[in-house]
Amino acid sequence: MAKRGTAELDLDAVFSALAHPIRRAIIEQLSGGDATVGELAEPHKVSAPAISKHLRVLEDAGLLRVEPEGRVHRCQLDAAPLSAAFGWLTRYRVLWEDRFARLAKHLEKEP
Amino acid sequence: MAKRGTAELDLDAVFSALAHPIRRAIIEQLSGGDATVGELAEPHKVSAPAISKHLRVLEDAGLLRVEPEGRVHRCQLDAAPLSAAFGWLTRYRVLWEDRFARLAKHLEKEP
DNA sequence: CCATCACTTAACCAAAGCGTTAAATATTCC
DNA sequence: GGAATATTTAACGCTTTGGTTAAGTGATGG
Repeated sequence: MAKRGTAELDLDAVFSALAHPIRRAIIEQLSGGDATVGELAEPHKVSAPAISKHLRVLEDAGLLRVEPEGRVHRCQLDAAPLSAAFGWLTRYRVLWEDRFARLAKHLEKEP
Repeated sequence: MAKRGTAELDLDAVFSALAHPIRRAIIEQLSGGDATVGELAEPHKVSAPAISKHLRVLEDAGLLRVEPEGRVHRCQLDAAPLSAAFGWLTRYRVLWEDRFARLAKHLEKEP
């Protein structure tokens, strides 16, 4: 069985990885297929080391795998950790979607 | 229409609000109904000001509304901003769920 | 009135986040 | 070998985050 606490840490890492627009853009780009670090850097007007750090954050969150291929590093998205974030949000989906949620909230106040 | 860029900022704020376990726990607790600041603080072993700051982060992300009621402050979850995060993740859902995604990735490499 | 309760604000600190430039590393090409 | 390319690491600076304690504010109750 999964060790207790691991999921928590995953969520911390995944949600904070998603909290930066450049990293979301990188995920977006990689969802269209693998890319090199240079290709991932090109759309953004920050330095190469900055991109390198963003990639490291994504890697640490388990969202990215990097494999050197000659002098290029090929990056592959691993979307699996996103499912943890998605799963967490799903628990509360009813709160913004379901009209019954609003009814429940209403009833709370008038028991 | 919505101003360009607003959604981006929302996502930044929402995802980083979700990146801390105490804030996720607060959302979880509030999903069961409104609570006072004290009630929200009780399960956690940090100081009151620390909780106050977490609440501010949630408020800034639009996830929380606070209304003074006598000497207590009643907190109400507003889950709506979560839908933005959910929506973003949904775009990539196929990447971890659908077996066709793996097929597509495979085909990419052998055109 | 005054003490207590519920919170927030202020001031501070250590650590992390995000960017930079300069230097190091590794690979390819001539 | 040596220049050029692709990328990372190192070192720095600035801002934000997440926590603390101490002080401030405002409502409640004796």
